[in-house]
Amino acid sequence: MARPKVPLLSVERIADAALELVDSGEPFGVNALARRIGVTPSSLYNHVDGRDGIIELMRGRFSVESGAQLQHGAWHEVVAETLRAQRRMYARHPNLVPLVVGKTITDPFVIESYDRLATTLLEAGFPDDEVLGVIAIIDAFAIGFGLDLASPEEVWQPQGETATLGRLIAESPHGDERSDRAFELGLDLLLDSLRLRLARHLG
Amino acid sequence: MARPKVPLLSVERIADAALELVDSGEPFGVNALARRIGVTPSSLYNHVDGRDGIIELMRGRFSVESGAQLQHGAWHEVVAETLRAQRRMYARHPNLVPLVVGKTITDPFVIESYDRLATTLLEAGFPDDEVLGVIAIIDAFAIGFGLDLASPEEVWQPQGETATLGRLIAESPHGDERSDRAFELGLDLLLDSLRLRLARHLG
DNA sequence: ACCTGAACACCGTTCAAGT
DNA sequence: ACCTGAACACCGTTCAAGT
Repeated sequence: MARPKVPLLSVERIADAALELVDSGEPFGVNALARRIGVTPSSLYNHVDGRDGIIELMRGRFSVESGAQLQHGAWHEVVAETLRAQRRMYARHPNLVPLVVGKTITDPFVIESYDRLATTLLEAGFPDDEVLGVIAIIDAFAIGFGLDLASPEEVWQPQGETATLGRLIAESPHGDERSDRAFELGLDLLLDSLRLRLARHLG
Repeated sequence: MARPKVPLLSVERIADAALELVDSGEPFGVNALARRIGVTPSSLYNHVDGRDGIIELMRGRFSVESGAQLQHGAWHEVVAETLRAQRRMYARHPNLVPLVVGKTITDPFVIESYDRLATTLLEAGFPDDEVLGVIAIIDAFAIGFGLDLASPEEVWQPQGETATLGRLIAESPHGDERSDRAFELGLDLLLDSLRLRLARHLG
């Protein structure tokens, strides 16, 4: 077949299929992806920078999917909206989370959203040498709760007797509801503490 | 050679070598591990349950390593010490973090430390239906910052122009120092917000 | 420019054969 | 019981060849 008159592949098409594959729960891989599209693995390399490139593509895609983030507004609204947007996309594609953690972020959309966040925090009055730290915290928070979504139903499985944990687990909501509640509580706490810190800086 | 009079391998020996391999920074794998020990990959299967089995082995090993945590003291000291202990073990074996993340925790040592935390928080005055949420937050925090340690030197790599991010990255400390500072800042923020919340509950 | 197919150096796992 | 070596079905990536 060699080169078809109309291309079989595009970055777009590859990203779509990759997300489909990830969401299907099957293990992600270049070969599996090619099989799913109905093409040879090597074909993909005409459009995309290998396995890592495809993962970055998905990261970017699902950032875009997460929708337009708040452009302006009070800093705490921007923080909350950024975190909720990330939360939404992690919830939509939980199996993607383990793939993207711990890889360098190069996707322009993601970079841009962090850039916007940095600018907002600076303008709100956080000192230069603290903004990056705050962003790292926000990132850790988002990733931690993202993995929480990707985790098995029961995160803690006490085998023997426990003083407190077993009872609380039995009494508390499970699965998504547990995770959602913890997220909202965590967001509250984070915003509280940031407000407190800012007040100290400004006062 | 076939069967030697004295066995070349043992679960112990395999676990040690596996951690060595992980800590060396080379990608973890059964074949690489066998090479490092100086044995055939298939030999390992006489002692250990494949790749996943070896990973579980390491998890158990490095939980024990994390050692005794604070048994009593003010609740905020217990929280801080729990987080710092986790931080230490993540710091000691950062490359292990992505391997074990998102798997159900059954290790008795880890369960016990969370149980102690739950009891402490309850006694401090946090309401029943919030303790598990707080623990989930602490967990997300620990995992998020653990992954931060395992991350590549440059987490964000802006390609083009940025309004703020590029400048801040250039000005800020890098690598472990950046990560440590962010962790300590995050810990401050977390404790602040928990104190605030507790005061509201008690007041 | 864009796809195929062969090739390469890897995986993880199984299993018969040897002692 | 415990190790080897061959074998299998996979990886991810490169590259010449074809249109």
